Amino acid sequence: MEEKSISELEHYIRSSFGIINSRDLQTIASLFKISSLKKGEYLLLEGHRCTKLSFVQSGLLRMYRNTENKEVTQWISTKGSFSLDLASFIFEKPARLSIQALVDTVVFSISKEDYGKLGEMLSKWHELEKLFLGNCFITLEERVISHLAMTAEERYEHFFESHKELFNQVPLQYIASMLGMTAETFSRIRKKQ
Amino acid sequence: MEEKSISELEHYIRSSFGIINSRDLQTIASLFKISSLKKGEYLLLEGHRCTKLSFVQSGLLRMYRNTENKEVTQWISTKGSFSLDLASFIFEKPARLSIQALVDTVVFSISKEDYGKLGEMLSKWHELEKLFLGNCFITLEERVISHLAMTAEERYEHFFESHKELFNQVPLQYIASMLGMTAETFSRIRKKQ
DNA sequence: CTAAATTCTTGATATATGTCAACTGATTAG
DNA sequence: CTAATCAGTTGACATATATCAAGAATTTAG
Repeated sequence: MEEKSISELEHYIRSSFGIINSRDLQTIASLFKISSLKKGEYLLLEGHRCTKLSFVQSGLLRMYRNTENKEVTQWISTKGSFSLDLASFIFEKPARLSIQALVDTVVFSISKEDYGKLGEMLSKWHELEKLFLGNCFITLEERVISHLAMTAEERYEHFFESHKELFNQVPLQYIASMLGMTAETFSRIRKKQ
Repeated sequence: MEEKSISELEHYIRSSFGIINSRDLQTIASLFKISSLKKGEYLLLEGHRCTKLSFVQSGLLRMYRNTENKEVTQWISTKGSFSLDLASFIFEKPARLSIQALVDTVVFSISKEDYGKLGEMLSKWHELEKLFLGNCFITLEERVISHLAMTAEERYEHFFESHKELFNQVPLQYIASMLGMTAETFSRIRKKQ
């Protein structure tokens, strides 16, 4: 059943946190604020606290880490998906992720403070939050398995099936990094397909 | 401040869920039941529902998955740590993990049903549960990064530093699989160190 | 529109890791 | 205790993937 009155943001919230009634959804959505980032600007910088959870309304965000040897792209958030350093957000530690706009990007963000109020405002909130965290966990679990059980080529195919749209939107070197291979290997696999 | 009266199980619960006052800790601990597994027996079989969360009191549990090509060991739970298929437990879907005792093992388990009651019994429970899930998430996030940024040898060293005790307790082939390399590669790296 | 910067591709080559097979040592079952 | 399984090691070799360097293609800035 489509509800015409539901805003885009409310759809995003639903798809990450699960089904919520319209009234609660509006309550949650009202705590978000819209803001924009120019290409290259940072939503979050490594070392700072991640104090908000954001949904991408338009544009692209790249989440990456600087390790000893190299920079690794951990994930790319697209329209409708959320972006934050979850560890930093929950535990209030310095972020290890940087989050940078790959193109001009608009986000809806909720501050940690407002986020914290939701537990008191909505009786079902804790359950929703648990499911949200559970889904984050499962996504990562699948990624770990993909590295234990699959070759670079299989990871490519698997990712391509589920994220075709990304391949003509973002520099491929970042996807290569996310999948744990070099840009050259990525390019060669790509030619084969 | 040591509390002599705290049971082993209560310590385990604390180290996974965080600081809890003694009374609440006792409440939680009272919902766990002890049981034992002979070497080779299963705590959980792939395809079944994971209906309990268990702490290892003694022994070793291997969590593994059967993928298309091969069996991969996802984790090994040792004394004091918990074991379950979190995705199956939370979402009540068929488990993709099997959990098998590597040696005779004793576990404390709480049923999903009793676990669900904790939210009503303890006001702080939701917060504790969130931190628990958050920690699970971080552990996996680190593992993903280790595959994006490290070589097999670096993963070996890194894991060895933090889990020395495992190396003389479990068949090394399982650790090799957990780290995403073959038993032969593991053996060669080991000789070098 | 042009120059500069960035991204992607390609080839040659190096290296890490996997595969297979044989062997040794350790553990287990009867 | 002994045979049988299982775990670990080692060597020879195959393969996947990385590295380096050059060039082509694309995007960006002025």
